[in-house]
Amino acid sequence: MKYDLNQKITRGAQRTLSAFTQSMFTLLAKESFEKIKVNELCELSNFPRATFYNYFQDKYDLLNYCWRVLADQINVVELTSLDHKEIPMQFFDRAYDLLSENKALFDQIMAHNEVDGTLINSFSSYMKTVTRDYLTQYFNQTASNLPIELVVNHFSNTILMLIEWIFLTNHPVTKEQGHQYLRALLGNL
Amino acid sequence: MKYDLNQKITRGAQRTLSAFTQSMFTLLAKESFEKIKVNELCELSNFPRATFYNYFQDKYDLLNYCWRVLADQINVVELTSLDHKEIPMQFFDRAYDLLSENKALFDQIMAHNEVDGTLINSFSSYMKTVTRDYLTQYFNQTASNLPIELVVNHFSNTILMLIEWIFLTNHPVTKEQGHQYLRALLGNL
DNA sequence: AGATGATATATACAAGTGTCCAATTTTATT
DNA sequence: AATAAAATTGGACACTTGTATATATCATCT
Repeated sequence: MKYDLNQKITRGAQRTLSAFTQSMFTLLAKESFEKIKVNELCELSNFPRATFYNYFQDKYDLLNYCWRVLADQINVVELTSLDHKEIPMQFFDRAYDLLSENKALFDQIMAHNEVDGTLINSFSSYMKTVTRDYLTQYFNQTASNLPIELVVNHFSNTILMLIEWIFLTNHPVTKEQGHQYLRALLGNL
Repeated sequence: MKYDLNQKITRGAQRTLSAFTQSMFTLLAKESFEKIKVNELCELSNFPRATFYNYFQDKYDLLNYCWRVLADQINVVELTSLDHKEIPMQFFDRAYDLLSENKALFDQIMAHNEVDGTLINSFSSYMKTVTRDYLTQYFNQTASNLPIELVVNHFSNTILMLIEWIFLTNHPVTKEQGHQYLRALLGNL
């Protein structure tokens, strides 16, 4: 990301960021990520190439920003103190809702992109970071004698594996059924 | 992969495949994957660009083939009937040995490539496929009422997460300690 | 309204990518 | 050793990428 998101974002900058983000999602619904050219994104957004490169290193950079925009919805509610055991479930619920709300978009994306391609890898990678950061806040100590990092990784992986199984490989499952699966997979940790 | 690996591989083809594979590993130990150019690979291998493109779509394709060459060592021994519970441990052991034997290589690679970069994603992705294929052979049924696919994914993810934690982020752990961790993480499934 | 700093734009450029093709060399087989 | 199939080669090509720079336009503040 060439543009500094921490500074005050001007109206023009916001317009540009939104335009490119929107264009990326539009194109992803129509063709594979590999085939998308920076020129296409610029034409659809009505901005010259130079502007694109003012904001992003390359299309991967923009893609990452897209996930960020999407996933930002997930952190709206701050959690008050909760039973430790319920934290993963809470996060699963939020991810479930997020993907549900954007189900149409993801369905279209999956129609043009391989499950193990660059695009989904990028999504998984971003979500993994978000999930780990979130869980790390609440897992200061663990009952078992396992390194905390391992436990956090394991919980993140499991939650996301289930989410991706449900929404990206089209295995419709209710939220309650998801809870059952998650509980069974995570066992007594 | 443009070249058909199922046909009889001629001496010349084998020489070419090996040369490019070797060059890729050599360069990965020296610089990041992103910086490696097809021209570099060709110069080091003493083959013209046209030959490279006779075999591979692009450098990502070659990278994938490299993982294949590396991981092929893992499947040497055929398993006889074993206790179901021991299958994941067996696979962990093989992966552990494979990474141990190539520890020097991976250490060098990690010195120039990010843990969450394209390179490691590609490695993870390939290993995940191999692991899933392997486990699927032996997990025809599961004790719990979970979909088999979920269980296989979960086991693969956990084994690989641990392997990567040990070898790619440099947390030295003995094989026996690894077994303990794995047993704790997988619980009673 | 005018000054200032941020953003947008046009254009040019070097470098890398991936494809194609026709000629040549190597290899496997008889 | 002759033959046919397979692999290598060099060169040309269109296209995409990412950078750089100078100028123009916009937004915000006093």
